[in-house]
Order: sequence, then C-alpha cells, then structure tokens
Amino acid sequence: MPKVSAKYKEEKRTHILESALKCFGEKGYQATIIDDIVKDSTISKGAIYNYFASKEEIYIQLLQKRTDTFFEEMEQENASLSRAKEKLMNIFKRFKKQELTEENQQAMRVYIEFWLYGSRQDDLKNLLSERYNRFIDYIVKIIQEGQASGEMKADLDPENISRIFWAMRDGNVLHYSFLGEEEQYRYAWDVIEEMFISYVQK
Amino acid sequence: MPKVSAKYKEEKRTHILESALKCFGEKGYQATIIDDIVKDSTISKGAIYNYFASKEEIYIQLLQKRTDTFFEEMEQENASLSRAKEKLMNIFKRFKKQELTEENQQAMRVYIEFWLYGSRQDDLKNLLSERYNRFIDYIVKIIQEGQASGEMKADLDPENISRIFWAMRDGNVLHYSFLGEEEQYRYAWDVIEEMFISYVQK
Amino acid sequence: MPKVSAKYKEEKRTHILESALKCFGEKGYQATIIDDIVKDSTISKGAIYNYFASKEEIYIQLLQKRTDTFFEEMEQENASLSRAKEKLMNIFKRFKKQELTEENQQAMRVYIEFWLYGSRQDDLKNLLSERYNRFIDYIVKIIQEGQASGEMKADLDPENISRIFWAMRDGNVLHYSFLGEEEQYRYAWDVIEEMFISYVQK
Amino acid sequence: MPKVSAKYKEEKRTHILESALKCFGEKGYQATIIDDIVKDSTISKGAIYNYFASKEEIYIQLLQKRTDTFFEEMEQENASLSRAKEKLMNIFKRFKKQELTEENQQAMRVYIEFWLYGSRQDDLKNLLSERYNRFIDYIVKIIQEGQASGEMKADLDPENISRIFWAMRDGNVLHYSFLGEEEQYRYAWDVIEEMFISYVQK
DNA sequence: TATGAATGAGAGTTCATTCAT
DNA sequence: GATGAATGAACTCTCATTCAT
Repeated sequence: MPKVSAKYKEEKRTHILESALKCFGEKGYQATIIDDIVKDSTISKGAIYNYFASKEEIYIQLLQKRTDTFFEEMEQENASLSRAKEKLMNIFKRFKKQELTEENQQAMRVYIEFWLYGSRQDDLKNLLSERYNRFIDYIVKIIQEGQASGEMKADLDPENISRIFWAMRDGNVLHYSFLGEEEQYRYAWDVIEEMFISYVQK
Repeated sequence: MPKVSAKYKEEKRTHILESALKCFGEKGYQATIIDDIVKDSTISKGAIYNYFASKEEIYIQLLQKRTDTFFEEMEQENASLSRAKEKLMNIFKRFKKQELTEENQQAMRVYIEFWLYGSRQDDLKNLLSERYNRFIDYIVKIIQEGQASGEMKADLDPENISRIFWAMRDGNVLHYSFLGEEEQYRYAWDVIEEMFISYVQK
Repeated sequence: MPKVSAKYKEEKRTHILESALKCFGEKGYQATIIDDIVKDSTISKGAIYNYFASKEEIYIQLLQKRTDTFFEEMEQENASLSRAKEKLMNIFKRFKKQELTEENQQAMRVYIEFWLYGSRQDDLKNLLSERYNRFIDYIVKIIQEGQASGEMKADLDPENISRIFWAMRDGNVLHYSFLGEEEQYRYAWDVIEEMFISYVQK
Repeated sequence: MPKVSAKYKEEKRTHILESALKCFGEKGYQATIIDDIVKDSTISKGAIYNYFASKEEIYIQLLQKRTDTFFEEMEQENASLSRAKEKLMNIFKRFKKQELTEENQQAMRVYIEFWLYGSRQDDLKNLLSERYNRFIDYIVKIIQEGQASGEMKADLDPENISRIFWAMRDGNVLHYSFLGEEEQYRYAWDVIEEMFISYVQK
C-alpha cells in the first residue's frame, strides 16, 4: 500500500517537469544545473532524484510528454475534419498560434538542443528516431489521404514531403527561438504555408 | 624578428581549428573538452592557448572562417552568372553537393549548436546576429535582382523570402545532421528547390 | 526545516577556518591550495565550497573573525580599567602573552601577507582599510582619554601616535613571524612598551 | 673570448632587474608573471633565462643588489660623521627622503613580500637571515659607538635596540606601502625618530 | 518520502621553464 | 646570445549524484 496516492506522485512529477522545461528553456539543457530546478520547483534535490533517475531522464520524459500531448490534441482536432488539406492547414494554424507563447518558444529550443545532444548518444538516438518517425508518419498519412481523395498530387513522395514539412518547421522555429521576432516568424510561417500547400495540391 | 613565419602560425591556427571542428562535430561544443582537441591535433594544451584565448574563441573563429569562406566562394561562383534565378539555383546546387561530406555534416551541427548556445549570451548574440544578417542579405539581393529583371514575382517580400530560404536550409541540415541519411537529404533538398523556385518565379 | 542545526554548520565553518588558518600560516595564502585545506580538515573540496564561495572568501572571513574576537576580548578586559595608561599597558600585555603561540604566529603572518595581497585589489583594499581604521581608532580613543585626564601629553596627535603604535607592533610581528625567536620578540616588545609609554605620558 | 663584453652583460642584467622591481612592486612577486618582465624590459623570455636561472633568482638578486647599494651609500655618507647620534639621525633622514619615491615604495613592498615568502623555504631563509643580520649589525655598531662615547645609555642592549629600530621601520613601511599616504608616513617617521633618539640617548 | 550536506572526478585556464632555430 | 613557441603539471571552482538522517 503506497504511502501517498498515485495522483500525488503524478502531480509532483508534472511539477518537476514544468520547472525543468522552464529552466532548460531559459538556460539550455547543458547549462541548467539541478539546483536551478530545485530553486524553481521548491522541491528538494533528493526528492527530484526520487522521481527521476538523472538529469537526462528528466529531459527525456519532458520530450515524451510533450510529444504525447501534441499527438493527442492534434488527433482530436483533426478528427472532425474530413479533407486532407484542411487537416494540413489546421496543423499550420496550430503552429502559428501555439508557438508564439514564451513558454513554447523555450520548449522548441529545448527540443532542438536535445536533438543535437541526443544525436551523439546511441541510447538516445533510438528514442529520438522513434519520436521523429512518429512525426513523419503523421504527415505521411495526411498526404496519402490527400492523394487518395485526389486533393493532392499523385506523384509526390509522401515521406519526402513530410520530411520537408518538418524541416521547414524546425528551421523556422530554430531561427525564431534565436531571434525572438514573433511578427516575422508568423509572417514567414504564412508564406511557408502558402508555398507548401500550393506545391502539394493539385 | 619573428621566431616563426606568419605562414607557420597561420597553418598552426588552421590545424587547431580543423581538429576543433572535428571534435565539436563529433561530440558537440559543450561536450568537447580541450584535451580532446589536444589529442586530435597533437598540439599541447598550452600551445592551443597561445593561439586562442578560450574554447569559446576557437568556436567563434571557426564560425567566422567558414562564413568568410562561404561568401568568398559563392561570390566567385555567382560572378559569372547573370540571371538571379541561376544564382539561386547555384546556391541550391552548392548546398546539395557540399554538405554531403562527413566534415560538412559536422560543421553544420556545430553551427546549429552554437546558435542555441549563443542565443543565451549577449556578447555572442550580437556576433551571431551579424552573421545571420549577412546570410539574409545575400539572398535578399538576389531576390531583388530577380524582381528588377522581372524573373521573380514583384510582390514578394525579399527579406521574408530570404528568411524562409535559410529556415528551410537550416531545418534540412538539422534533420540531416541528426539522421545522417545522405540520400534522403539530397532528395528533400531537390524538392525544396523545386518548391521554392516555382514559388518565387513569375 | 534545515537538515542540520545552525550549530553544526557553524562548527563546520569554524573547522574549515581553523584548517585554513593553519595552512595559510604554514605555506602562505597564495601558496596554499584548496587541497591542502581538504587534507588538513578532512572535509571534501565540494563541502568547503558549500561554506565559502572562494579561497579569497575564506581568507576574508578568517580576518573578520579574528578581528572581531580581538575587539571583543579587548573591550571586555579594558572595561574594568579606568586609566588610559592602564588600558594601553593592558594591550601591550596582551600582545606579549598572546602572540607566542604557534597558532598566533601563523595568524600574524597570514594577516600581513593578506595586507600586501589586498593592497593591489580594489575590492579588498576597502575591506582592509576599514579594518585598519578600526584598529587605529581603538588606540586613538585611549590616547584622547589619556589627554583628557591629563595622563598623557596634550600636544600629541592621537591619530599619528596610534599609527606609530600599530606600525611598531606590525613591524615586530613581521620580524618575529619570520625569525620565530620568542625570547627576543618578547624582549623587544618590552622595550618598545617602555619607550612608547614614556614618550606619550606626561 | 666572450662574444659580448662583460659590461654589456652587466647592463642587461641590471636592465632586467629594474624591470623586475617595477613589476614586482606593481603586482607583487607571486602575481608577476615572466611575461610582465618581458613586456616591460623588451627582453625576450629566453634571454631572461640566460641571465637568471629562475623567477626566484631574479628576486634574490634584486634584494642582494639593493641591500649592497644601501650599505655602500650609507657607509659613504656616515664616514664623514663622527658622532653616533649623527649617524643614527642620518639614517632616519635617509629613510624619510628616500622612501617617498614611488619606486621605493614598491621596493619596500617587494622586500616585505619576499620576507614572508622566504620564511617558508629553508634555502631562502638562510639568505634572508644573513641579510637581516647585516642590517641588525649596522645599527648595533652605531649604538655601541654611542655607548662607548657616552652619547647613549650604557644599559641598552644594542642588539635589541637595533631589532626595534628595524621593526619600527618595517612596520611603518608596511603601513605606508599599503596606505600610500606620504604625508602621514613622513609625519609618523618624524615622531618615531624623536621617540627613538630620546630613548637611546643619555 | 523528503531533505540538503557531502562527494570528487573533471573542467577550463595559467605560467614557469625549456629548447629548436 | 637571442628568440618566442611549446610544454604540461597545477590551480580554482563546478555540479551530477549519493545517502545519512
């Protein structure tokens, strides 16, 4: 019989992850020290290590959680849409709205940094690959739907197009997270959407 | 009367920078320790500090050197081309060829990591901003030329288009540097070129 | 809820300071490395840095603590004495007794070294100036009392006399700390007392 | 047959010593790095090591040279004086005049620092002891002359008196080198002279 | 479970000294 | 004799992780 409820533990985990995201976003993963998270969360160092085995694990779980949330929300929103193009445009819309919060900008930074960091460590690489494929697949399916319904060009390679989509998005986020210019980010994203949609549709 | 020739010193600097690029590329800037560079270059730690004031300075000089080289080479190649579209396509071609070397893949990684790293330190931020603007301007001018000659759509915002160009490129490089799949990178880049060119031209 | 009591922490601090004093005394401030203090105190390097921000801060706190102790003790002893001359003689007595311990000899050395060291760094200079003035003032007041009560010559400049007092003391300590000859130090100090007292009194 | 004259070498040595004194005075012995001396003297690092075996040796020779110069000059000045008291007063006068130059203030600092530094190393300790005794003896002889001629109290212990003299001087110099207040230094020295002379004379 | 003091293996950097030219 | 580039041991300080309480 556990001393504290599962709910209590889950909340504490979430609390730590939120603080970690904030710290990683502000200072970067490598530059963040555990004491930063202690200070921000007001949870003791020992307690943090009760919930997570290492600093790296905090990072990983953070990523996992955000990825899961992204797909849950996207799935839900897109469920009501029938056309592939609408779904695609909805994703563009989401990124346009969502990413302009301070919190999200930091989250993006964290995720790019981790990408670089993770690409040198085999155990992480698998994890990141899986995650990457999930994102790729998501767009692949939409493109395939569009091709099936005749909305999109039949001769597109869905996987390649999907890669391009995420490359554009990550590139834009990379620049934005560095430059911090909301207006220009949004503006660029609009034009990217136009370019992309006009390219894939018939 | 200098002890060694300027050429000798220049070569030594270059040698250190090459080793540093290799190490940074393999392990990342933050994860690379000076002793890695010592081992790779077989130059003593003290000697390295005779040529560079700090690990950060090595990074900066690396960036500077590569940037300069890029512009020199690009300028030269493009000098013989008269049409804006040709110039643009030449840049696409260059990235397609160039980036597939192992060395270049690492260089890209280094440059993206530094971008993240630098975005939290004011002194570096200025440096990176300047560098960024140089790249932006380069494409801006080509777009403007294309608009003036009637090759490209008149209603494009050259600066925005340039941002998009670099975002796409950096995004693609980011993915490629992580995934390391040459074929797919090249393929994606081809399609990006097609999409981009067809979008900007009349 | 603190993990350990304030008393525990205070004792640990004191323990570190004692080891530091011993090391600084034996090898000098600059020549002492943190590992010397680690070895002597059997407290880990990290723990030392939990209590003090830097090697310099250890030094400063050491100085502060000893200065405070000196004034507290002196104040207490002199409280029961009514005549200025008695107070002055009491200080002489104290130095004669006190300084012959090994520990004190080292402390003196440390304090002189720090004086030289600090005289080149502006932040320390202020600190040392303040401390110096505290010592000067202490004797100034006694001289003024003596002048007011008619025990001491009215035409003395109390501040100058005070400076001379401390110059003589520091000079004597400097020689002693180098030569380590207790007997001669004590003997010299007796004669200095005689010379000084006979000069200031009516 | 030497390639360069002995005179040339001697000048070069002197030049290095002058620069070293300047550097040591400004930054302290330990804080001075060889490159400071290189810069100030415009003599190459290698050349400096041709003339001196180590940084420490530069220090030692500096001390030796200044000590020799002091005694030579003092001997010469005092040769023309017949009375012990006059000789003593002449030494006081010398210190009053001499020490107020910037150069001398630094020299004093150097000498005190070295004293502390040297007191922990046996090889230096002997050297410094010898030097110390030379200074002690110098005043001892004057006191003895004064006692023989009846100018000074017969019951003084010349060695102790001499120690006191140097302690006062070094203490005063120590304070002055830190505080840098010429006026007060001079003023204190005047009063010390008065106190000392009146104490030793009949 | 929670706490935060303790640990110690590194990290970047410095600098006296050497030695090939 | 002169040069200054090269060397590498040594230094201060950091911080992820552990563990007694």
